[in-house]
Amino acid sequence: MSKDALELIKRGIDEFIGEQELVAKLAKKKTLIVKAGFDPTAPDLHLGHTVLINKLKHFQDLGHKVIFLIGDFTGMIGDPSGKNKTRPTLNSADIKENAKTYKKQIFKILDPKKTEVLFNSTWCKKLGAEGIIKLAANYNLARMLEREDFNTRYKNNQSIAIHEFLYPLIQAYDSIALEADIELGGTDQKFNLLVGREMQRAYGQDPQAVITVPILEGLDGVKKMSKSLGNYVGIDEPPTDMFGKIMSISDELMWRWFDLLSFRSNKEIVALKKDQAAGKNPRDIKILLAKELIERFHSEKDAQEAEAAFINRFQKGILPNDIEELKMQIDGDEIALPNLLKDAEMVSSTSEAMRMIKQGAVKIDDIKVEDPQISIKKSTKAIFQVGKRKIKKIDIT
RNA sequence: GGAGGGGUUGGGGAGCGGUCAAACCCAGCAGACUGUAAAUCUGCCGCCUCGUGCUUCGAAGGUUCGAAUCCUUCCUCCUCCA
Repeated sequence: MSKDALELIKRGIDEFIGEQELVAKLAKKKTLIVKAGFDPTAPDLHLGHTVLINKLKHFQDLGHKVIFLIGDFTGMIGDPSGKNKTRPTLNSADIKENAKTYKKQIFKILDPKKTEVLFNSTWCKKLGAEGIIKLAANYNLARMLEREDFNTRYKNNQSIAIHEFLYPLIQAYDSIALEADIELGGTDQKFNLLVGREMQRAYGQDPQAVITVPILEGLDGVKKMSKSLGNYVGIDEPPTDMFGKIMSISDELMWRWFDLLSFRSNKEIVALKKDQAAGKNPRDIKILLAKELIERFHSEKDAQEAEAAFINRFQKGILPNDIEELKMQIDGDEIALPNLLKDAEMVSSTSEAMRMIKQGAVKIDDIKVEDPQISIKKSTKAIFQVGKRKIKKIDIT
């Protein structure tokens, strides 16, 4: 691996364990097996996932073999972290479906020809009870309790189910089965990745190198990006939604996202920071980030259109021209506005609609509604707005 | 197996017979200000037919003029002892 290559690999990562061994190995072996595991239950990839996937891409570009591993075996067993909600057990049809969705999404970044998508049930099913016991014999409780979350739970007398100890071991077994040379994961995965190293040693293999990548903060700038927290930008989202979401992040978070998500060189990013310090509106720098990401997941044209729509909508205050149109049939001659808004799914209840109107958030054809009791007559066709974001053209018949 | 402590509106957490749709904090939403940024300020934050309306405080019964608050049973979570 050349110096440049090594620098690319190390950019934006959190930790690189076993770097020396890996460099030495490269002298003998040209193609590395690079592995990263994914949960079979969450096929909706968001920008947070792409930090890791981008890193896989780097390896791929350097000619190494990337294995995108779907943890369907563990997925079939159920929830590892005991977070009270039992995850639905996935059947093989679901898993196949999820895998398809994964592929569709990851191939926006990775090269399909150089990527192998595998399922760990392939080898884990063959393991059997005997294999699992044999596997478990190679690790011990004291080491297991070094993991922070196990440790605190143990100290606090909180329950730890035995099978939770099995997950790191099975993940390690994946590395053994694949003879992985390197495994990538988020910083929260560090322990599991390290177990992989030790277990490979126990099975007579060279231990894998481990690279951890930082966890990306979500739209709120504090919590990690996740679907369940709703603070994510999905890579499959429409360009305008992406644009809007990215523009809404704080200036501080913008730089974090530049570091972790942008493909711009460090030099360019430093230059942008200087621009801001020199008085350039951070909004315009944020636009660059939004466009870059939309180009990556959609196209250059989409990025430009999204930008134009954004500027028209929010800088010039022009209503967008692609407003969702809705035809609604009503029974009588008129319908109360709160009911209309609820039926049009612009608010979740008539109570909420009442509140919105009272707070001056509702507009009809750009005119603020003052009276919460008004009714809308049949055969009205108008543009209804609730707040800044929800706009629908409704045709009442 | 025994002893004890909990389950309250998205999360945390008050309330322990009426003044409770239920304090307070967080999250969220809307408005103002802006760069649809952050920060800040204001308001909202169960449902509807918007009224001295209706349904909520793990579930079901009961006591009472009146129950989130008391009693009974059940479900469930946790702690300690074995």
